[in-house]
Amino acid sequence: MGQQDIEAMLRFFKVLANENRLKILGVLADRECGVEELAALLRLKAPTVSHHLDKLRDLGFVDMRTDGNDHLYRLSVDSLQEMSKRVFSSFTPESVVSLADDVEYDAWEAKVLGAFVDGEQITRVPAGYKKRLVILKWLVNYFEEGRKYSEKEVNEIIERHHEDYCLFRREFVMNGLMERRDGVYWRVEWQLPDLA
Amino acid sequence: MGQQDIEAMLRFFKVLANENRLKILGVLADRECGVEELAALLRLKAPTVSHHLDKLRDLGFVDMRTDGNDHLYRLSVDSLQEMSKRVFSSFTPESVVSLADDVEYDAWEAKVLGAFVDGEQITRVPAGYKKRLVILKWLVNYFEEGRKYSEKEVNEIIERHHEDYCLFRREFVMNGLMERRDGVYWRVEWQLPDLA
DNA sequence: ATGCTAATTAGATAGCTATCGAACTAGGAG
DNA sequence: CTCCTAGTTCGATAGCTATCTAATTAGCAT
Repeated sequence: MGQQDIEAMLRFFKVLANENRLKILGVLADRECGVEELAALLRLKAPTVSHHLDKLRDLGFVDMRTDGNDHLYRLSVDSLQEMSKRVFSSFTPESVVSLADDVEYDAWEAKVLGAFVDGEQITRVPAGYKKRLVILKWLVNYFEEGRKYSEKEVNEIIERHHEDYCLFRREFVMNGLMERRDGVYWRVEWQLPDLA
Repeated sequence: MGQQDIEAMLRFFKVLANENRLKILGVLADRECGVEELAALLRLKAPTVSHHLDKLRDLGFVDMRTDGNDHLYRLSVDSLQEMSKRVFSSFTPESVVSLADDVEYDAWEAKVLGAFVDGEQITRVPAGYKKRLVILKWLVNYFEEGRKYSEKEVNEIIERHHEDYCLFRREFVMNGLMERRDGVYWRVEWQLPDLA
């Protein structure tokens, strides 16, 4: 899956993303043809057609048999159908996700942190919701999971990273990264909020 | 079908024949994203991503909702599946033929005739089987269907177009364009020989 | 062998497309 | 109202791909 998946899919689409190659498939679906014949039908020169046939043959979409001087090409319906089926069955929601297997999902958060955090210090507070959440998730890591903190302790820890402990304490609770009862705070396992 | 068919298919494949666009689909299948976020994940600049999203949106593969300043994109699974299904179902042998709907199937024969026939005269006899057949099919049209010809008449008609009437008379019979019994010749409805 | 025909390979060019920086637009936030 | 942020649009550039001509290979027929 993943890396290999996307490469195969990419080759598949690239080969089919050309008008003349599609036409060649169309002609060959009807009858076996030589290169010059195809060239005449598509009003191209032989080398061009040869080049296209190369690509089609690489993926196994066409077969070739040699008859005297002629190289007679024909459509390989099986390969075409088999491969298309495989590709298109990868278009279920779950499989599409795997197209992004090799993207580093941290890159975004890293960039945001780089922009708003310097070492241990929060230098600026991002305006946008998504970015602020990144900062909060970074900051909340300075609290142990499962442990209870008094409000004074919370303020103290936050203040090591940004002077406005009130803001962040409030944001923690509002965004569901911490809970509070009777003046006691604790970390909460965060999960994506439902955006309805 | 045909002309319209191939254009739709082409647009479909062209949009999907790009690594970064596939990755975008992959990411969006997992979560809603803004442009800058995608840019960071794919290590591209925002304008590039915007450009890709344009193309994906043209085909309806992604939806956009605007939230404050952010444009949040998400995968449109339905469109993707619906469209793939349509394309995929065009890969039956019969449908593939229609990809060549707008190729002029006469082009090849016209070219061969142009190369070996000058006006009414056959100037040269092509060596290859396929080309010779084109000439024969052209020549046989000088004989009426359903009528019987004596060998002398056959020779006479052929000779108006090429001196070697023996050759062509023989070829006619060998290739099944004419039949002969008791010294009488007649045209036969020609059909593609079975190449086993 | 020699020449002819069809196909492929190599090399060059033109056209398209992905990418980027810069300028522009539009929505909040102070 | 002004600034700031996120997105889009514009213009330029670099890289890829389709196409062609010329040169090469392979098979057939003379």
